[in-house]
Amino acid sequence: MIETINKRIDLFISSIDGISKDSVQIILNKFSTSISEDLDKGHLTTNVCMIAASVLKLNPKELAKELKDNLDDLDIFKDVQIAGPGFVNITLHKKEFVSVLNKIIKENKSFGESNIGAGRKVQIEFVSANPTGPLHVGHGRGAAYGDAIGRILKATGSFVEKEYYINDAGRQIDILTASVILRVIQNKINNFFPQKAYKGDYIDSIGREFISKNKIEYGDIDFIDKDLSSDPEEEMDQIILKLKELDESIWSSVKTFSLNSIIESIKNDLEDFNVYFDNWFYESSLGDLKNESSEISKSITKLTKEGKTYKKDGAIWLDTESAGDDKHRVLVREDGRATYFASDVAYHKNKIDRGYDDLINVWGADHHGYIKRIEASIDAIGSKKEKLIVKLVQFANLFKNGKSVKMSTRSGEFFTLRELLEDIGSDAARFYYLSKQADQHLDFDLDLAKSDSKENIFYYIQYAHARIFSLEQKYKEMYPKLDTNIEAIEKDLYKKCDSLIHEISKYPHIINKSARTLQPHIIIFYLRDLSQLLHSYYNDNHVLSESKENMQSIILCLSALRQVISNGLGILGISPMQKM
RNA sequence: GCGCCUGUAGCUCAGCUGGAUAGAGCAACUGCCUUCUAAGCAGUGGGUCAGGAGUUCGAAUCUCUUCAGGCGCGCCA
Repeated sequence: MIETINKRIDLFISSIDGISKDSVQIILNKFSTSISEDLDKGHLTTNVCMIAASVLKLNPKELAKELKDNLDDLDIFKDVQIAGPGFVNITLHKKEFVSVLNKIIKENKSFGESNIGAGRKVQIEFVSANPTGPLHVGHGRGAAYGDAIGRILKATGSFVEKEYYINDAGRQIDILTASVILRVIQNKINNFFPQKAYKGDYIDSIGREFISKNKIEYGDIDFIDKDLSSDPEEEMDQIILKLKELDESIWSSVKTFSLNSIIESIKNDLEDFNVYFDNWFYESSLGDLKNESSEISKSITKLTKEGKTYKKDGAIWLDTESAGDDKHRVLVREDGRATYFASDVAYHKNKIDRGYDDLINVWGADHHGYIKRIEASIDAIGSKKEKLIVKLVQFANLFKNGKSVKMSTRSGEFFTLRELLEDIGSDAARFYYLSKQADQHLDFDLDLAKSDSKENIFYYIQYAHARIFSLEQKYKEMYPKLDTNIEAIEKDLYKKCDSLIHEISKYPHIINKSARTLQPHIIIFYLRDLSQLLHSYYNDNHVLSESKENMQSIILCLSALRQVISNGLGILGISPMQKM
């Protein structure tokens, strides 16, 4: 219907006396015809006259009058009104207005899906937490967000691949390995344990699990805690070196075991959080510089051949400043080892070679300073930095019993995602993570998420769904044949559902907007408004004592509403409740 | 110092490609359970949209600036 109107508006604008082609284009690009906020503004509304007026320096109300006359001729609308500064509000014939209900019955679970992203191949990389410990509640937000936009983009026609990048190649994996070994042999070296080693309980469990199947037996190990630097970071590096030299094979089997164990537990946590990845990309698969045919070597060679790199102070640099970074960045260190940045350049080259149209990276907000250099590297390898869309996710502040829960990975005291899931469940957790724009600070109140009050929007929406579900069951008992039909509403005999139908009809637009802006939270706010209307309706109208004809229409309408809530929650990875 | 994010009702937040009286929940105060789930509904009060300037017919929304808060600025990962 909106398209019909827009075609008409298109003709109308083009036919304005003396209008230039450019002006027509500007106006047509800027105006919008949408479903009205409320029914007192008609079913549909367009701002085209105000847009046109500002471009053409005309009076918006005069223009609106002309458009109204023009649309009145059509006779496909019940009413056309001019309102406010120049809005044109359109009221549809009842049959047209109500047709969305039939559409929902027909499309069911897929109502709200579209093809606005058709033909686009999108990759979303998210979570990508270092495999050195369990996921904590900070990672949870990125997980919920990345997964939700994946579902939303898929529902709007894009081809989506979700990927987790595993940093399994850096120093932190050495620290992890050393930490596990030291825990096991701690009692033989005077209970020595370095300050910079990982201290969480999971280190002990990995160690115990390892020695239950393998052995860690060394010869003389007295020297391990001797002659160490007083600098904690240097001390850690010295210990890593000693352990590696002591027994290469123990080192590498503990390393593999620890890594696998942690990755496995991360996968489990994510699955229980209803987050699934299509690919798990290992940083180590990019190879290293010693191997000339590794991806990391090839990407640096390519940049060098094309004159994008230069040597200075013994290191190889990339000019990232020209792309807006505040300084140049090192790819290969003085000692010949690649930097983390070099891996990332190779990784992004790999992604681009895989042929995606859009690369969405979901990063913690603390990485924002990293965006420019990655963009610069994408340009440097001959692609376009516009392909990269970085979505920053701000920290979530967790509150329990009114107090902020502090997190610190090093000390091993942090609120894990696992604990959160056990506390409030996956659905409520996802819901609250997604309830605010990702790039803004989130105060996550655990007590609220479990509370029974209206303040708990999660239950408020679920309650609306459950109420309708229960009504449907009762209606089935009364009329086992379940003959719903739309007649009473179509014939305008029962008007009380109109505001519900109007709100329901906005759903597909909400999904599209959410996909365009990559903002899942607008779905949540929409569902809250929709639930509010339902609760209000429910209180004012006793459905099951209506006439049969009305009841048939009402149940049809409420079922449609329930379907929309179900679809809306579903697209966020949340299951609707049938009972509460 | 530079960069990014934020500042809207007492609290937690929507609204931001400029548009119709600035919204919601909580908290405060009033009402509504012999009827389909009261985890609900209806109502009242509460705002210099951080301050200032500018652009515009029109600014919470765009620009500049000041103030306040958060985060980031390694040949770490």
